[in-house]
Amino acid sequence: MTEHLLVALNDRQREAVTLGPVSALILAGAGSGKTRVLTTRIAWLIHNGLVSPQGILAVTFTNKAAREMLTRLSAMLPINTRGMWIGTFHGLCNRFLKTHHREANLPAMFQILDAADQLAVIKRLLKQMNVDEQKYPARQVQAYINGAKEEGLRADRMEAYDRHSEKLREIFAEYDAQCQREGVVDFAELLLRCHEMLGRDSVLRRHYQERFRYILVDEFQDTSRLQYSWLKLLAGPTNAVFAVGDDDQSIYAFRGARADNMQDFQRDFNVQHVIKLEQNYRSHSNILEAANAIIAHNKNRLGKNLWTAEGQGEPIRLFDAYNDQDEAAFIVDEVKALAAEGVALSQIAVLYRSNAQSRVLEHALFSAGISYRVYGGLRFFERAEIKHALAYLRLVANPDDDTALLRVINFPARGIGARSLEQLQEAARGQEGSLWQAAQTAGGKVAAFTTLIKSMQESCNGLPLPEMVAAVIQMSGLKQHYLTEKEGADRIANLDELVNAAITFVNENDADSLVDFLTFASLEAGEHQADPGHDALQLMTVHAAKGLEFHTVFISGLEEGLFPHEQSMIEHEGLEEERRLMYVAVTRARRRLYLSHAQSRMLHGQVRYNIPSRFLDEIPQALLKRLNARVPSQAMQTGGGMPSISMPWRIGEGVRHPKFGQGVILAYEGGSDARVQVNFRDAGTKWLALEYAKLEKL
DNA sequence: TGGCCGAGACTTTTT
DNA sequence: GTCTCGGCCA
Repeated sequence: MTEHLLVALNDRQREAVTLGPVSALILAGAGSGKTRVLTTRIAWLIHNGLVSPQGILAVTFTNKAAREMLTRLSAMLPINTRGMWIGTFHGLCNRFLKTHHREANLPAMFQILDAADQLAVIKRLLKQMNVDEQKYPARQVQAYINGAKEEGLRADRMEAYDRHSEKLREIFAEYDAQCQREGVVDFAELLLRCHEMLGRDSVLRRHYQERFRYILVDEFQDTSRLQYSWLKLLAGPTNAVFAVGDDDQSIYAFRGARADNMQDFQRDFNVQHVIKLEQNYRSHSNILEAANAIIAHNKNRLGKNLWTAEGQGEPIRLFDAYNDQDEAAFIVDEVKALAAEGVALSQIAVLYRSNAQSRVLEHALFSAGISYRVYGGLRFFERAEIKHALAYLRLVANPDDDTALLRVINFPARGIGARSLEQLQEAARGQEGSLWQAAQTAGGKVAAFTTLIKSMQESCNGLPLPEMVAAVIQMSGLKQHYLTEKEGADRIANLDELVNAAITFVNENDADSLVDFLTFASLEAGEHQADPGHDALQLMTVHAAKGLEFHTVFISGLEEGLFPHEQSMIEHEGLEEERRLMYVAVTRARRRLYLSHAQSRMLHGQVRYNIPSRFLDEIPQALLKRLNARVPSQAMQTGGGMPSISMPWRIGEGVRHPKFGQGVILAYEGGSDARVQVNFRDAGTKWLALEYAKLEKL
C-alpha cells in the first residue's frame, strides 16, 4: 500500500521514514537525502492514517525549504497542503499570534519589524532617551536585545553588573514598551511572545499538544535555545518529535544557533532512535574523502562518515596563485574551459568566505565576458523604494506604526522638517500615544499628510489587494518623485513589480488581505536568486551555498586569516565552526572541486600576505592534484631549500624556521643588523635578526 | 533640503 | 579600497 513511497529509499532512510510515534534524531549528512526523508515521512504518516494533515507540525529554517516541502508533499499525496502547519519558526509563531492575538496582548493587525525597521526604532529611541550613541551604538543595542530574546529573556530578567549593562537593560525595557505602544513586533519577539503565551496558557498549550501529535524539525542543528524550548512546550510529554540535522553543518552559531540542542534533545526526549544517514548521493568519493578528512579534525562531533556508491572521480585541483588577481584569472580560464566542455555556467559555483572577495572575481569575469550572478545583498522587499511603498501600506493598515510614519511623512518631500517632527514627537510623548494620534491635532503640512493617509484608507476600502497597492503607490507620489531622479527608472520598475508581487501573492495564497501581504513582505524578504532561465556562473559566500549543489565548485581564498577567518580564532570554538564551514563548502561539489589560495591579496585597502589555509593540510595529499605554483620569478631563481642570509628577502615570501615553523615575510629592514618580520602560522608574528635566525625559503 | 566631505569600519545572515 | 553614516554648510 505504501510501497510506492518507500521504493526509492535506502534502508536507513526507510527506517527513519517508517518510525512509529516516537521521538527520533536523524543525523543526516550532506547530500544524504534529508529533505526526501522528511517529506516522505509526512506522506507516509498521513497515507497510513497515523495522523491527519492537521495533526502535523513541520518546521524549517527558510521559507524556501518550507515551500519545497509543500511542493514535494503535494506531488506525493493527493491532499490539500494549504491548511497544513508547515513553515519557519517565525512563520508558525506569527500564525499562533495572529490566531490568539488577544491572549498574546497584541492588536489584531500587529506588524512585523524586519532587522532594518528594528534598527530604526532603536536609533529613534536612543535619541529620545538622550543616550550617548558612541557608548551605545544602535547595532550593539540591537544585538543585545536580539541576543537576550533568543535566550528567552526579557529586560526584567537581564543581569546588570555595572552602569553600562544597567543602561542597556533600561533601553531594552523602553524598546519593548515602545513596540507594544506601536503594535509592532520584531523577529525574535514573534518567537518569544508565542513561547510565553503557550507557557502561560495551559488550556491553549494542551489544545495544541493534543493537535500536533507529530512534530518534524529540519536543520535541527541551527535551532536556538528559545526555539528548542518552544518545541518542548508544543511536544509536551508524549508527542513524537522527528529532528533532522547535521552537527557538522552547523555554521550559524554566531547568530544563536546551538548545535548542542541535539545532545539535549536526546536526553530530554529520551531518544531511543538515532539514525545516521551517511550514504551520499551527490559527490564522487575523492570529494567526500576530503570532506571527511577535514571534519575529522573537529573534536566536538556526534560522529558520522559519508560514503558513496559512486566512483572516486577526479582528483581535487589545488591552485597556488601569486595574488588575488592571478587567482581570479585562473578561475576565469578554468570556467571558460569547463563551459567549452559543455558544463552549464549555472552548474559552476565560486565560493568565498566573505563578500568582499567577490569584487576581484567580478572584475575578472566581467572583463572576460562571462555572465555571472552574485548572491547576497539587498533583496526585493528590502529596497528603499519598496520599503517606502510598504510604509504607506502599513499606515493604511495601522496608522499608529511610528516607524512607517516616520519613514514617509516627508518622503517624497512635503516640507515637514526636523522641527515639525520634533514637535510631533514631543506631543506624542506628552499624551503617551502614537505619532499619528499626535498628528491629528496638528495643522499645516502635517495635517495635509494625515489627510492623505486617510484618503488612502478610504480609497482602499473594498479594493482587491493588487489594486490597493497600485492606488497607494499612485497617491503617495513616489512614482512622480522617482521620475525626477537620475536612477529613478529602476525604482519605478520595482514599484510596478510590487503590484505584480501582490497579484502573485493573491494567486498563490488563500489570503488577499493587506495585513497578510505585509506580513509576507516582512517574513519573506524575497529571493536572492534571480531568473533561473539565465545561465550564469554562481558567486556566493559559503554560508549562502548551504543546501545547494553544483557540478563544479571553486573554493577561493583558502588562506589563514581569511578562511579560517582571523576573527574566528578569538571566538570560543570559532575554529571548529570555520572547519564546518569548509566542510559545507567542499560537500557542495558533485564532480569537480577546485581549491585556490593566493600568496598576497588586497584587503581593506592594503596588500596582505597570507599562508595557505590549514584546511588544505588537512586533506590527504593523495586526493590532490597540484596544478602549479605561480611563484614570483625572483623566488623561482633562488632555487629551493638553500639557506641564505645575504640574499634579500621578499615580502610575501614563504619561509620556514627550525623552531617556529612555517611563516610569511611581512616586512624587511636592511642594514648591518637586517631583520625581517615573519608571520608564523603557529607562533604568531615575530621580528627576527637575519644574522642569527636560520630561515629557510619554502 | 540636499549635497558634500571626512571618519571609521570591515565575517558569516534568515526570519 | 569602498561604502555608509553623520555632521555641516549653502
